[in-house]
Amino acid sequence: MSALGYALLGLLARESLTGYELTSRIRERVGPFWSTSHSQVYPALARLEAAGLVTHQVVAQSDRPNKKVHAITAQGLAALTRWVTTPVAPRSARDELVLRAYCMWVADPVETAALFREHAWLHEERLAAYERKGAAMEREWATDLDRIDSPHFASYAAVRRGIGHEREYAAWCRWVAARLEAGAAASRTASER
Amino acid sequence: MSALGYALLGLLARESLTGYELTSRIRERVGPFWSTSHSQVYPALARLEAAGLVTHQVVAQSDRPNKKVHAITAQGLAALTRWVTTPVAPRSARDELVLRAYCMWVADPVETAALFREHAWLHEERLAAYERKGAAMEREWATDLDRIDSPHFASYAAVRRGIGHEREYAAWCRWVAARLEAGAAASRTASER
DNA sequence: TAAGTCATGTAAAAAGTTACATGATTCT
DNA sequence: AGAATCATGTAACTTTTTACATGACTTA
Repeated sequence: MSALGYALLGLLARESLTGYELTSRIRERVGPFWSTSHSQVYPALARLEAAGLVTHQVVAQSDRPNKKVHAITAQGLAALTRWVTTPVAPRSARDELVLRAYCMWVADPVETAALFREHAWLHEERLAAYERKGAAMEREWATDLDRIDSPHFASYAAVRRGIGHEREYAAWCRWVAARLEAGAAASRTASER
Repeated sequence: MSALGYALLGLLARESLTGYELTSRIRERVGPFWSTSHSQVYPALARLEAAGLVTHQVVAQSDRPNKKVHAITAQGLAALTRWVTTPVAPRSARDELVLRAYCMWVADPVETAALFREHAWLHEERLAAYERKGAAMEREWATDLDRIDSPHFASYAAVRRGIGHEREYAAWCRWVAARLEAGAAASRTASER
């Protein structure tokens, strides 16, 4: 069973959903830590169903196409529970921007600084979104956030990770950009003299 | 051209290397931000060579198997330079631990806390290693670290990212573990009463 | 003597992305 | 009239991982 399978089970443990909804939930809820496309979700759901971890019910709709609502089974919940405490294979993230940073000495500093400023801005935006989400959770789910068996606590933990990650990432982008800008300014002054 | 191709060009822009060395360099230098295996490196090198971005020379060795030392070409350096300032497609990281956090409400809190303590420790170790590396760079390459056209500056930037990432990640793991431990203790007290 | 390093490859399987395919409703 | 949302799938392609394959030298 792939990680995607467990991601789907994790979402279905909270509520029954269609393939379409699962695809958008992954983008919205765990977006920066997992991603997928619907073309991967539909076959994965079929595999989960074949393994008896998920069932589905067709819900007829008059105005929209019929939908298949998927629900987790007792077996599926048991598999998910086992998986959570299973050792995590430490696969490294693939971050193309860090890769570019490692190679930036060959490129134009002004253009490179612009790239990093752009990403600083992007991650500041994401940080603000996470902070709003976190604040809303603290307001709405105050009592639940201490209950470790509540999905609200788990959601809040993921958001906290998002906040920390985006804050650190944006700061790093700003640091790189500032260094490049200072260096570019220094070499301009030197050539003018 | 894939990101892996540029990662290899980025390493070859600094020094000529064999496929074996490239594989280990990726692990050592950009480990947590990119990873690959030798089985991906050798075909990738062949493709780079077919595209004229890399050349190689066979170096005979008496005590060890002969090696193919790969060097970047002028064309390869030009391609790398263009790539650095190219917009980065914002692919999301795939972090199984965050996924587990999102699902932890279904699992045993004591076991889950142990998992997060283990990862806190792992990232603290990595943080310490990055901090040592960063300090060594500041000592040895002091003057170069301001030169934006120096590979030392680029290496230092990657290490700074590593430090920030590991520090934040370890703190998050500790936060999750502490919450789970507090929650588990509270529910134990409640059941004893 | 067993494990680790140096050294280069191929093959198969799994995971992920992008494109193809269809079709109704709703909003701008 | 065009774009977005809801809704489900398949096909082709790329990327990544894991396993197969070999072999000498060095260190514990």
